[in-house]
Amino acid sequence: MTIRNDLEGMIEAATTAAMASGDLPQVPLPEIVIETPARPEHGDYATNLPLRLARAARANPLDLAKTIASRIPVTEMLRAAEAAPPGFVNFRLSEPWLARQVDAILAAGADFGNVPIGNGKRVQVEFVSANPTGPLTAGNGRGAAIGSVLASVLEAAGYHVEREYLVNDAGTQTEVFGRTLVARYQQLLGKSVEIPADGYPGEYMIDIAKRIRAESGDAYDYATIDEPPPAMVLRGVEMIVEGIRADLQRLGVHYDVWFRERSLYDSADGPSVYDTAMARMREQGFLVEKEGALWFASSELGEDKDNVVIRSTGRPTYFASDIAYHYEKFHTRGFDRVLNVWGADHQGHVSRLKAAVQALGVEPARLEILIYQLVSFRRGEELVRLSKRSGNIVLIRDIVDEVGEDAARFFFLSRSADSQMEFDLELAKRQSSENPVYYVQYAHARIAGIIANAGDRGFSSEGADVSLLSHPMEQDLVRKMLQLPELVQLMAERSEPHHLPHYAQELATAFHQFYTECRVLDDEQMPLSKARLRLCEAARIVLARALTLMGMSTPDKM
RNA sequence: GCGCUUGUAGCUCAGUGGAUAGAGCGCUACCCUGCGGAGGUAGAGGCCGUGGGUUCGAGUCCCGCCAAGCGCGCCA
Repeated sequence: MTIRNDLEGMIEAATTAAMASGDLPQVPLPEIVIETPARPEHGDYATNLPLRLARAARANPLDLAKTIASRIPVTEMLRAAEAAPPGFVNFRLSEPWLARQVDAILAAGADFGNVPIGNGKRVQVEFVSANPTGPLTAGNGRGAAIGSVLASVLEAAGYHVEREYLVNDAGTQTEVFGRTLVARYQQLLGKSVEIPADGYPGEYMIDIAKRIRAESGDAYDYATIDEPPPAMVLRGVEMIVEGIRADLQRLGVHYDVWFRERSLYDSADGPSVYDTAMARMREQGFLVEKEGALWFASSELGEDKDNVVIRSTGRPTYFASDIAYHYEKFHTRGFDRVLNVWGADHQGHVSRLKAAVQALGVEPARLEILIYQLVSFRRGEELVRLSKRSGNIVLIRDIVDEVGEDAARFFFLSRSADSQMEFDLELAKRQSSENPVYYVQYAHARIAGIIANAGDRGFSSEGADVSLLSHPMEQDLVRKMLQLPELVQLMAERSEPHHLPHYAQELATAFHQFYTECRVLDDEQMPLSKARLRLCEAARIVLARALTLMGMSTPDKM
């Protein structure tokens, strides 16, 4: 239960009671919005409910505010509720209560920040899912950071989360990959075979060919570009996937499931998922034949056009795979909620997939597709092109090498998914020692240092009386710490992980300010030292939680 | 041409329809005879792209325009 939720309940109770007693006109209750005022004199929280009620109630908003405020009880938590012009009710938290929350945070420990809004519902977060035709580019890093943190946030919000990577090992790109692989392989054998015009020119393909040659001897010497041996192609894909997995691991990203697109077509144990999904679409009358191809009649569901699912060649499109894949997610595995994190280049695919899911009998709201805008990279003035086909690509491992995994994650995370971001590699490298990530981690190291120092000097928080924590800096630090659960809720509800880095910075600032103003270890003031030491312990827990949610390390020394 | 997203300080970006628009970097001036100075304090710097509209109230919502990124039936 967050403070906001408590206040919301109190406001609603006060308002409805006032209406019942005739102190307020009986009008429909608008949504109760609780904001955090920008100015301290406006309290810790505020609601604009009186302003929202004024029109319907045909009353002066300030009068409404006074009526509501007078019915808000003072509690252990709440020191005062005050009406303020033009029609706010401002809430002030009780200082003793704030101080006591230090013990509450310590009791919660690593669970502090959790909110029980997910009710154990099963949500799948699918992210990155880049084609296994080459190493991950720097641009994939944004999806990796957003997806993995969103997954952590949803877990903290009480969902049962599964992280998934879709390995596209069945489509056209895989075929092109296979032909390129055979070409490189034959080149190793001294044959003058050109890689296909639409193939993958990167040097890594030569390495893959070499490794296959090394582990398979001459088994594939017969291979031709026209008919790449399936086992060889699969092995090549496997090697690429291993590389992708390693790159993601270096970024601190882990998955529960690596799902093979190919498995959708597996009919060894009865009808394939693909066949089942297509049959379902057909039964519902959403598949129509025209121009020699099979189309999903998405225009019947409000889309501006139909989409091909089976080409005139008889091969299914990627869209068909995706339909089958989402049938599998919802019907076979039964996720309550599915969250796909996609780059903006897939934007055009969003609404037709939602339509397809609807055609499969799934409420479209259960599928959320989070689009993040693409990242452009430059080195100083020079723009860097990002394409697996271009020679001049930046890989995610290059980024990690240059700025470190923590800084890379923090940087990718701190922009909202909607905003295009520009990543200047030179700048990132040059400023790395002054990157906000170090500011935040330094705060954690500083706390750890104090706590270690306390142990060495015989200080202990044992038997601390946290009610001594009445200094404004102490109180502000606690206030900031208490925002984490609310932030987790907000991020889970809106799928906006980018608030976390900003929060972490604010929390670090609150600690640094406290540290500057308040000496923790003081032989002359033992009781206060104990209380402040305990405050440090709580601050460490909250800062560590914020860092951990972001997938960053929590250094004790730097 | 159509669709999605974006335009806020010199730069990179936050900002739940509310009260005097914020942070980091950069710039200027300060603060260590005390626990980690990778820190703290203060300051300069804004017609929130632009023109209308809705509203008691708009950086935030709606419409037009300008600009940028991405996409636009059998690539993924």
